[in-house]
Amino acid sequence: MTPAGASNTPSETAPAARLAAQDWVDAGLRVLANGNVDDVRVEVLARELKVTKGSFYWHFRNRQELLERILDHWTEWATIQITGWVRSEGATARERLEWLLALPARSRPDKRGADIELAIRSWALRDPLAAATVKAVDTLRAEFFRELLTTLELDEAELGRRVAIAQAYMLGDALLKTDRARDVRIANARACAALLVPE
Amino acid sequence: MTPAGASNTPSETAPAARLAAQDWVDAGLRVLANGNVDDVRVEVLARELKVTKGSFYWHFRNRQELLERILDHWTEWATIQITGWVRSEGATARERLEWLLALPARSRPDKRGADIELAIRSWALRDPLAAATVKAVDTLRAEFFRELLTTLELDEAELGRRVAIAQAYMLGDALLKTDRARDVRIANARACAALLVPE
DNA sequence: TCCTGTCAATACGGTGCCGTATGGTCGCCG
DNA sequence: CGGCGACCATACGGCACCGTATTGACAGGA
Repeated sequence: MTPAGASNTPSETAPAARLAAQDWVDAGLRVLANGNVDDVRVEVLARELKVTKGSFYWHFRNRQELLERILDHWTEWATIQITGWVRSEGATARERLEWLLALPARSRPDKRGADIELAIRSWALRDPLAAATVKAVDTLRAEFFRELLTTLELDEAELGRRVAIAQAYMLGDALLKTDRARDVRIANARACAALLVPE
Repeated sequence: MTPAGASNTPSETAPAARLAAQDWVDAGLRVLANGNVDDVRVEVLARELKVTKGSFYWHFRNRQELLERILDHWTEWATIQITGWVRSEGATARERLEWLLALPARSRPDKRGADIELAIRSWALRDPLAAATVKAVDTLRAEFFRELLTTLELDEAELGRRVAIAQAYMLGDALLKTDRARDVRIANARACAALLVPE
């Protein structure tokens, strides 16, 4: 995934003798996770990476190019990996749905997946490219839910409704800010899966 | 709701001879709805309101004070109004839940309720005050869902789960970017309500 | 060893915004 | 009609950032 010659992994905030473009993307995602797209500024990232922006403008044409790379990277993370992952599990539809709906609750807090997702969705309010990215991701995820639920024998309309409910639940649970404990949220996901695929 | 002496309503982007503090709050919410909190800058709002920032700094101590007023205003909008509203309806729990879950789908597109909600949640990634506001709103909404579902005879754990599912569904549906038609989304809400309060 | 390509530091002009200071205009009330 | 208070305009200093230009450091191959 990293570009050419990435035998080293500079590991976060280390001095990191030499940087690759991916290091700037990662730093951008870190900043994005506790703020918004306006916080990912090249001089800020440069300070965080302990270099100056002279480095940045060697790796990227301008700030916009970094932002586009960030969107690309997130698209990959938000779709391909997850779908391939769960699809490979050999389990019932109910079990796979439970697992999927509980993903936000299970994810390590330091991964910041929900925060990045939130920041990018907010970004999409302004930027057409971000909006297209979010829309593509949502559409792909819906197709995946549909594939997962299609093993049940449901008419088309009912299938569409359950897909929508599952997807909305997953997104809403990821973004909610109540302080439900981790295992409570996992139990909620199980309950939601039970409602959606009964018996 | 508007402060003293609000006999006139300058109505959006009109020249608006004289402004009240609330006009700045409204302008801030408009800008917030197609961007993020970093877009609500006093000189930008001043241009939009066709005045200079000399006006702003008469109504507010600084930008931070405006932001706090925006959060207050949104809190009121996002909780008190809705709860009082639906609570006054005389209908079954199922009907009231249907109505509530369909609110995001029904809302006028020009109201931008979902966009503002998204922008504020993103804002909460950085600002502790915004985070506290969102958390308070989510907690209040959860209590309201609980009150609504408490007419059913469920044990405490199951009640909590259905509250969480309803709330997550509602938030997720509001924020999703698939292009489901309006009436499809309403039907989805009905289906979700049917799953949550059966019979 | 020198040379070339890769990556980074430094310095600069330009822009947009914050907050302050100070003055201007208008309505209203005595 | 004079003055006071509410509301707004203008002008300024300061800061943070973008993007460019130029130079510097350092490695590996010829």
